[in-house]
Amino acid sequence: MLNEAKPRWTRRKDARPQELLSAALALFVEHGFAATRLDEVARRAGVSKGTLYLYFENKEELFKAVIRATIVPNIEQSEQLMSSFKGSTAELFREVIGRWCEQINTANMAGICKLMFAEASNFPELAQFYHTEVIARNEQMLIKLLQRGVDEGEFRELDLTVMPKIITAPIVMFMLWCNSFNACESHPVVFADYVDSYLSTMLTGLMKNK
Amino acid sequence: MLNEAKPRWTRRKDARPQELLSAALALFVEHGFAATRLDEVARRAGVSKGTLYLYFENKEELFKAVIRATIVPNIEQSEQLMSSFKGSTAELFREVIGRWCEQINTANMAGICKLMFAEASNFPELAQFYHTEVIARNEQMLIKLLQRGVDEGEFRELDLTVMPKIITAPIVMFMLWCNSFNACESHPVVFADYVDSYLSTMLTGLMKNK
Amino acid sequence: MLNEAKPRWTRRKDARPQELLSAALALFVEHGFAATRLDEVARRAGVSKGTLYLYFENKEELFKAVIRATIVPNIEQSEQLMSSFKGSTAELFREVIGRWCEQINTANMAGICKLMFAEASNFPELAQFYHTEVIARNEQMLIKLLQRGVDEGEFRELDLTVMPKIITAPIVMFMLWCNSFNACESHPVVFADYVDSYLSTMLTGLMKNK
Amino acid sequence: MLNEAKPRWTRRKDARPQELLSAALALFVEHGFAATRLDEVARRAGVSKGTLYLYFENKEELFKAVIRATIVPNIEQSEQLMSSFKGSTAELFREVIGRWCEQINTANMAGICKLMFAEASNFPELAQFYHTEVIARNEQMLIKLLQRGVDEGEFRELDLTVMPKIITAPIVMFMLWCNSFNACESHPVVFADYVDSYLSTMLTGLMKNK
DNA sequence: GATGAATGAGTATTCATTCAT
DNA sequence: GATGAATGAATACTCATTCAT
Repeated sequence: MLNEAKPRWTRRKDARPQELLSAALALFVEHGFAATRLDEVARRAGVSKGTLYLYFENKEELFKAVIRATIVPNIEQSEQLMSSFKGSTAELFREVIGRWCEQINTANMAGICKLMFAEASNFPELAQFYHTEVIARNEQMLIKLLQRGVDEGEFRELDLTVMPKIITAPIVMFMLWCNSFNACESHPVVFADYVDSYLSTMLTGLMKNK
Repeated sequence: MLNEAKPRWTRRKDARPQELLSAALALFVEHGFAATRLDEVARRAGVSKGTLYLYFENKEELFKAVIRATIVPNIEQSEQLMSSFKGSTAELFREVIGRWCEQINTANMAGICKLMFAEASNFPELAQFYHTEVIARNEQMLIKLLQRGVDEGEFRELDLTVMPKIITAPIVMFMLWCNSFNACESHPVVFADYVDSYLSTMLTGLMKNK
Repeated sequence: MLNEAKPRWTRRKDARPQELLSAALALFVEHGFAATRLDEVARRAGVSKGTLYLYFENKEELFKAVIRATIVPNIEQSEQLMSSFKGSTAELFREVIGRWCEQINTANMAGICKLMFAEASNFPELAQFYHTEVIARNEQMLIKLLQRGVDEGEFRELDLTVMPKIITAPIVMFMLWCNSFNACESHPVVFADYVDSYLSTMLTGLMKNK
Repeated sequence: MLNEAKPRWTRRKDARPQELLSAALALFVEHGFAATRLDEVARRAGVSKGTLYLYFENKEELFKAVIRATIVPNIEQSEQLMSSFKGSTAELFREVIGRWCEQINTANMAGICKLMFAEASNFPELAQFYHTEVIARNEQMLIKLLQRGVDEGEFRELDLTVMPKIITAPIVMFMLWCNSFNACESHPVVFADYVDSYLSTMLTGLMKNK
């Protein structure tokens, strides 16, 4: 029919913010904050530049929104697991790490993580937000987990002020790795093998020698 | 004679490049590549903007020069240590890590490291350079070290394709930490405690259970 | 009957244009043409931005409509006064000026006046319109008035090509003053005193010395 | 010769600011603050857009600089005349106005004046500056002048709180006129005639009736 | 070598205008 | 009629880079 020509734009009020956030996330992760052009964010989301400003006050607010929208939903899962788990602490540890690894693929956790480390010094306010909402909560959870292992005689005595960071490091590093040097490797790391070795080494290091 | 008075600027022209690199390093670390203004680099080095271009073709070349100049001097030390060390592998491991930690403070290793992770995707060529010259060489050395431990019956059987990354992660993470979230903590980590716990946990995890 | 309930909006559609013009007038006077945002005009009139375009083709047409709508009603009054007045010309002069002063408060004459002077060079077509419909007519009337004074021996010989402007100036200046520098004065002018001094000085200047 | 080709730019550090101010003045007067594009200011001054920002922080600062540079030099002249004049106050009055009229042509006083009235409400800070530096000083001077006339029995009793504005109005109006409606007139006003009638009417209005 | 004035392409942001609902 | 989401041209401002001195 004659009037099949596609309209110049269509009303998408509800879907728009999410589409914009996805586009922005991808580009922020790829290029960093400063090098990401709003032009391109808009183009990737299939809208005009002006439309961005209907939903986000400016580039910085867009950045914050991206971080918030992507992080927050993924925090509580681990906390719930912690409080309900029956079984040995070693098994719980394997379970927590396992869940976490899943999020790397599904939620672009790796991308956000890299982004936050790269831009933290430029956005102190946002760094604080991330630290409070993600890092600190995560460490609290790990402290409880380790304490449980110690209390039940499974783990050695541990310095709980530093152990959460030490334990977490290999996983976080892997996330950063994905967005930085993985492409440089002739034989990229097999994640499953990496996690296996990590778990066995780390648990051996934590557990009481019998 | 009259003109014995010292010239208005004796500026050893040999020192210039190094002063520029130092200023640039500090600013790149603080703000990232894109957000660092050459104006400010020049000002901090006490020269005019134009002078920068006498020494570096453009901003990107300056960035590369910064990375190269800061990295290269710090690699070979560990390699030499490896080949000459007499003693148990555990002791060697402690020694290697100890040396490494010193460099964090002296050579702004932490800053470069953060910079490389943040900008690797924007500078693939440089990421490759860093990977070859630093990461890969370092991993080679760690592989030798671990192999030595395994061969002498000190360490368990290990997957040498992934263990270097796992072992290194807590130290690298600490370097990144310094430039990103450390300021967010009410009680910043005590590095010495961190390294102690790291070494004991990691070595316990590596060593054969007797 | 069921549908007797009053409709959600009875909004006399005839009132709309006037509401829009009022809102626009206020904002144009306050910010000038360029700095007035249609968004704000719409908001102040309590309608959506799109609605503006149902009534006015574009910003420029809106501006023109504002000027026309506000000016036209206020011109003829003085003309009628002129042709019917019995009494001395000095009294007539006082009467004309008095009426004019009333309009300053009632019809935002001051606002329009400032607006016209500020934007005349950007809207030559409109300046022409204003000149023909307001300024020239007003001067014609003043010429008749002055001529009457001269003819009856009340006023001195006068150069009627320039006197209307000279006579009008203090009143027009006052109107501009209200929208520009009045706020800067520690003791704002008392209008009544201003008009008194103006009338006595000006009439003394016009009248034949006996 | 071969290298006669004109350079891409030449160093003009000293002349530049004045050239930029001239270009900006002309355009601000013609189009008002908001409608003046910095692109065009730069083009008219024969420089690039960026050069503007070497000399003025932003558009607003440029505007302020234009006003200051043009006004300030023209204020003191009248003040000096006042304090040194020997002769009747009527003659002094004619002299002051005469000097003022000269500035209209030489210094684009008319342009600035229109500009200030048009933008005063958008730039309260600047309006205050203009009020203090120009308007108030001018009124002070006129108050002294009128007082002198009264004291010496030349002028009638006058309300000195309003007379300066009334006296000034026709001259200021003329300045505004030049930039707004003069082009609309079929027979533009002859300034000399205008001033003659103004002086004789106003002086007659001021002087004591004998 | 060293300078810093000048450049101009590039980018975030605004806002008058359109049009599907 | 009325809406407000979407548009995109326009513009202030930045900053890497050049080059006459």
